[in-house]
Amino acid sequence: MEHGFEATSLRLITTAAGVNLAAVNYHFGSKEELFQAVLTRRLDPMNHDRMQLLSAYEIAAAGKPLTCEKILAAMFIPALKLARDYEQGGKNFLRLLGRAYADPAPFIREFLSNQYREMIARFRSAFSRALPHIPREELSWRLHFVMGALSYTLAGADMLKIISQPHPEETTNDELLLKRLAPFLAAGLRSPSAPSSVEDDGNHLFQEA
Amino acid sequence: MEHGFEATSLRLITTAAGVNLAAVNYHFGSKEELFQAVLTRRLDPMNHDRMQLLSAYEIAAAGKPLTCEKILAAMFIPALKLARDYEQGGKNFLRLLGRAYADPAPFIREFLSNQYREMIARFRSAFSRALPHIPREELSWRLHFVMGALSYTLAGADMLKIISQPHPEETTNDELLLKRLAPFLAAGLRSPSAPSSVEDDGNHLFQEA
DNA sequence: GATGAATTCAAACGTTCGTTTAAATTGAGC
DNA sequence: GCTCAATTTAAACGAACGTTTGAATTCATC
Repeated sequence: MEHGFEATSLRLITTAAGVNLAAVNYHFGSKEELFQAVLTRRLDPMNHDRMQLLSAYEIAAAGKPLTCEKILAAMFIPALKLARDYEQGGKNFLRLLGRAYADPAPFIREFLSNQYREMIARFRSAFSRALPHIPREELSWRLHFVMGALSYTLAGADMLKIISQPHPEETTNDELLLKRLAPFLAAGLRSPSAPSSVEDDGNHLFQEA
Repeated sequence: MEHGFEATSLRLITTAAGVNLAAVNYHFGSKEELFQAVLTRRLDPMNHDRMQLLSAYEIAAAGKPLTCEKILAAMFIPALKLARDYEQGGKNFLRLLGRAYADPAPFIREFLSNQYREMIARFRSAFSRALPHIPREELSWRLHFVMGALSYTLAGADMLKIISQPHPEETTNDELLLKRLAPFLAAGLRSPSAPSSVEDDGNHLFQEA
């Protein structure tokens, strides 16, 4: 999380863990495989929880489409649960994950793509039922924005130092953070999908550029 | 952009540039100072353009508060202009910038914080006038979300491969991307700020967790 | 064309990297 | 308690890193 994958040495890791340097290659094979194991251990259960929670909501809704807030809750709650798991450094893991999202190393991207494929498909169809008037393609974009905002927000608590005047005590309160993010995203998801329609106050975005 | 700051070697850079390895230390002093120079060269003019465009909009509005879309346009258009500047690898720069946002290296964070401070302050007050009913603190969060979504979106074109079924030709069309992002964010910015009020359909976010 | 500063260059500096090797140690099954 | 596989260990491997050095080269100025 602090240095990124390529700049984090196995010697740093193994001495911090109190084990021998060669243990990594013996047990995991290589640095890359160790990294994948680190991600899988927490990401796999989290995404599993997300899908399970979404299914529970859908069953409780008895066929009616879920609200965007409910679907977002199914995404956020397992992430929050993980962030609260202090015994296993949960918040640090989410930051690590956020950095991995931005890492263009092919083995990382392919790994994440495989890890997320099933979950994304489930949530896409849930949003599709919740927002039947939004075209498929537009919805893909908005799902992209949601995932980006979520991972960015969870990953970059330090970003607040750039954006904001100081918020003394709140910085580490992830629950409050997500309580503010979810309505923000829900409003964006529900916004009318009409890039071609008439304007109301004369601002064609980007048309003067 | 491909490997991150720490994992990109000066030998890679200097051979690609066709110059001697020692040129970096001679002209820039160190690898860190070279990186800051790379960012400053484009980030400084871009943020200057943003503030200038915002001022132009405010003057044209003759005292009336701007719409969120207009303010977002002042943020996005200079970024788009840079992305279109192919002669200087504009889109690659935005991705590099997006990665820098997620990099926790202190010298990078401090540098970005200084580079953005003035611009963020200007846009915060513009949004504050556009959304007088949103509390200051809530607005800080939403501004954080906006910056995160923007940098994430501009940085992570590859992320689409994770989120979406393939979008054959559209992936590189940044203008279309921002045309979809701006309404999404504007809707989120305008959404009512009432985490304490009564609910309409029974979903208290996160309350069952 | 000589002079002196600015720049470029090849080479080497010491350090750290991921991985491998082979010996030492551990631990379960007979 | 011996055996043999599993694991741990210290040491070394070759390669790559950012930086420094001092000589070669370039370039403007006289």
